[in-house]
Amino acid sequence: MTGPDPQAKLFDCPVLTALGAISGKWKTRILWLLRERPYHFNELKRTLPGVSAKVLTEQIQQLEEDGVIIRREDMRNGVLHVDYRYSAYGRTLIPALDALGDWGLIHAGRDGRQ
Amino acid sequence: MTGPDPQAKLFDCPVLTALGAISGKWKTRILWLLRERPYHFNELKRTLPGVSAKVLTEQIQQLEEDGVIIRREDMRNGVLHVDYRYSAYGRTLIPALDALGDWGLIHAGRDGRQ
DNA sequence: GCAAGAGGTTACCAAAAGGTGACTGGTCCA
DNA sequence: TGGACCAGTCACCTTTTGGTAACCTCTTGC
Repeated sequence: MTGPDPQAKLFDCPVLTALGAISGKWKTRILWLLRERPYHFNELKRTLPGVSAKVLTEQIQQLEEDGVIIRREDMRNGVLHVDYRYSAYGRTLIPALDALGDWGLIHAGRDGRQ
Repeated sequence: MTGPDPQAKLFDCPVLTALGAISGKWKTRILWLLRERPYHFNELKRTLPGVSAKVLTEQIQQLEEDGVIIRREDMRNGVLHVDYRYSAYGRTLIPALDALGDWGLIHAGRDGRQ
């Protein structure tokens, strides 16, 4: 994506495609937490106060459908344990999240107009 | 934004701050068009088929409030002409949009899982 | 044998985002 | 003098997103 090419990228706007995968009240926070390590479902729920099981399930499933994160089950002594982690593909999203985050930090700290 | 620091960036998630400024059905397309040159209101409306005057007005005003674009009026022989263009501050958003767009292109073309 | 924690699902409701169609006030052109 | 273009506004409606509370199955620990 170097030079503008309005006709092609106007309706199938690639930025909008990417936004579709990451927009949602909790998705960026989930992706932020998963940078460090995998999380279990209830662990995410506890770590993100205010999120309901319903919405958390939805956002996780959407991230999974987009291939960004992976759901992994393991049966440790009979108990089902699920964890979520980045896929290799999902990690390719991190530079874009960093770029957004850098700008977001500046934007949050701006008061007057520039 | 280099190493994760979950506690600080979880609730004031900078990525979410940035998303707040660019999410909207038409904002990324407006920002795409404005890369090339300033646009008039009705020119944007014509170039983005499907957008209504109401929603276009809203999205433009939000971009303006966030300081990303600038509204400029000029009275050419009595007729009001308005155009919208990036602010210098708004142009600092372009690298992040490029990063998102690059990923979005890959994401749009992916079929199976990776 | 019953609560507590794991990992959810379901029905229902509220708020936000986006769309429709009518209308405004100004100017230019035929 | 009336239609078209400029740049919007307004009331109303639909769709999408997020939230609440109840419920479910399974297993461990008391």
